[in-house]
Amino acid sequence: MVCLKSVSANPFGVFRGQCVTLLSRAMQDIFPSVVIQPMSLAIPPNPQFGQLSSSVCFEIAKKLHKNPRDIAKQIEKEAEAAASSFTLIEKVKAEGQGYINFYIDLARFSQLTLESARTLDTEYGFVKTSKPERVIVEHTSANPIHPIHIGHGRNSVLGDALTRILKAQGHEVSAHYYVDDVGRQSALIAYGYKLLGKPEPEGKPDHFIGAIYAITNCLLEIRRLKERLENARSTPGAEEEVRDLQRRLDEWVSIAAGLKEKHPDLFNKLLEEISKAESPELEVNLLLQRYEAGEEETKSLIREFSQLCLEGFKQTLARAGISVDSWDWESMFVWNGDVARCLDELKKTPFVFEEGGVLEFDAEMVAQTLGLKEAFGVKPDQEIPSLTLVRADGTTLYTTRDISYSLWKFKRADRVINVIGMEQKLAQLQLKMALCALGYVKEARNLIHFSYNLVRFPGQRMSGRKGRYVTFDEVMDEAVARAYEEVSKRSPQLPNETKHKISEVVGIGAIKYALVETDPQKHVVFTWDKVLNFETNSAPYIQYSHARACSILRKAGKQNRKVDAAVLKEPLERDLVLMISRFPEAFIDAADNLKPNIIADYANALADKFNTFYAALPVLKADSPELANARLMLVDAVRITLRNALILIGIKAPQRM
RNA sequence: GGGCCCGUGGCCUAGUCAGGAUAGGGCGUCGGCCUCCUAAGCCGAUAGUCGAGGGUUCAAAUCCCCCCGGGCCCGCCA
Repeated sequence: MVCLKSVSANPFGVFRGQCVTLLSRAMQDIFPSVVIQPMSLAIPPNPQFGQLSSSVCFEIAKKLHKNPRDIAKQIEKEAEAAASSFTLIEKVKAEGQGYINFYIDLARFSQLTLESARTLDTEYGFVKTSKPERVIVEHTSANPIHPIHIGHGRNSVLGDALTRILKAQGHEVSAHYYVDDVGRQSALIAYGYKLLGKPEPEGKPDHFIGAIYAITNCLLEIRRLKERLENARSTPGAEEEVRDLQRRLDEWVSIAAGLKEKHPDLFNKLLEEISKAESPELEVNLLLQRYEAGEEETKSLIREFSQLCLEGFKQTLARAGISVDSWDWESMFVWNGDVARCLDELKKTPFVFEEGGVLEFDAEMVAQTLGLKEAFGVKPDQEIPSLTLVRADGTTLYTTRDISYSLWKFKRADRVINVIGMEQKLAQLQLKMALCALGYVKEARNLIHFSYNLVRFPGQRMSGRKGRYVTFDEVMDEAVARAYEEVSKRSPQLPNETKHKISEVVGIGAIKYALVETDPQKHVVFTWDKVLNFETNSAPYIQYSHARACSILRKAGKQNRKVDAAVLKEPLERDLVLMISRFPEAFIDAADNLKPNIIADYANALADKFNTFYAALPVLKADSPELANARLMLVDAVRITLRNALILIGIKAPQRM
């Protein structure tokens, strides 16, 4: 007799376990010679087929050359006799073409599920791992050169959800932001910032820095294109090139017009200064070299505006409810010698060579020599391009510095998850090969590139360089404003301060949900419609369901602790109980496979079931006090589960809306 | 040219890794439901050759092959 505990971290898992045990025993008794692994059970398409089912008979039938229905019947007979010793199994049936269907003992199961949710409360669903690890999730890491746009937002939201989910699973997780201050882009903005005489920011600092960046970049781009165009024009037979350059120049000129209109003062000042400049490109390169070399004046220059920009980011992220535990400056790894040491180590390997004054890393050779291709998902005959480690002028490249950074992260973590766009897939692979070359094969295998697709506008991609993006800030402003309208319309009686609080939670929830609900591998086309969705399949819908549950509970007052869940017999109640009971399995799936969208999906499905229940069955005015009590406990379990699911994807659950 | 990702009703999307019963949702459109716990809701209707073709299998949206369409990467950018 399996003992019936009153609380389980994973109620549906208990039922599943009982079914697996029962089925395995039955099979062993009847077909001791047949070995079938693994014994997986599926949720049938319709509750009329029970709550779990096995298609194992089809496999046995094949091996024994028998009819699957006959085998199912045999197993049914054997299992039916043993079922009574499993507390949560009501009956076992052979059905269809040869399925074994398991029917749950709803009365006991409801009791177990609702009791578990109520008792575990804020921990319900968060099934702990047996192997806690130290995990670093690197996310956002937007360059401190322009505001965080909605494309980065997807990164932040996914990274934050992963952080929350893995923490809930019992890992020691830390969210890291890699501040890329060493690249050419930072040098570029340093150039513009200096020309302007290090101005005090007007407005939000990251927006201000972003304007300087966009204008400087644009003006230099135009200047460069004009020079090339002149060259091409004087070259015979380059008509094609001339046309291409002219087209690109036209595009940048129109971008310039837009920037001039938006930031006339900054634009004109920069235009004036850059027109006077002898060789801006050279100056930018010089700034980059000086910064890498740790030259004091350049250091303070770049750190100054980077810091300003980060202040803006911190405001944005704080408003979005996304936290960062560590801000890791890329320059630190250059200045403290880590990058140089790392390069020295790499040079000692046979995988580094010099070509035309630059240092190259032969990732292909590493993969071949150490036999790594299969383990890292590379086809045997696919050649991995080599990676440039050091420029001719002695400065390093992004991926080079990332090698040092990765080693630094692995001193602090067992597993590192990099939330980085999928366009960097090759660079991440080269990085892993470099780690392997240095002897860190285990680390390379524990380095996970959590890739995601871009957020794009209909027809075009966002571009920081061209200043073509919608900022995370403006999306939040818009969503919150929209939410405020809704709240005012629906709950005019609430105090204004409360309305604002609710709008903030709802508007920002809507955005985060829209970014987390889609499979990361698919691109998201940004439309206000999608982000401002307040109907079914949105955060507001789930939040609303939660608020409705809270409302019932509030009106009910103090709950009775002694509840008999056996009185919940309606199909809608059964569906709800089952849905609640499956939250822990959904959680495990999401955590083990790093799929936050499973949680979003789950929450929406539970809200759906709850709203159906809400419309169909009265709680406070149920037919009997016993039934009312049981339904209240059910509603409470819904509330707990919805709230916990939302927390995992970083969305707050308001009690009123 | 090579590699990776995506392709599911008019639009968006789950399911694909671990193949199973009638492919779930949402938006839209059309029609209903507030003297009753919040109508950001509920109920019903509408709409699908799961990109195409082949193969494996008792069984394919799911696995294999080939092709088509879209995106990304193959930089002394990040």
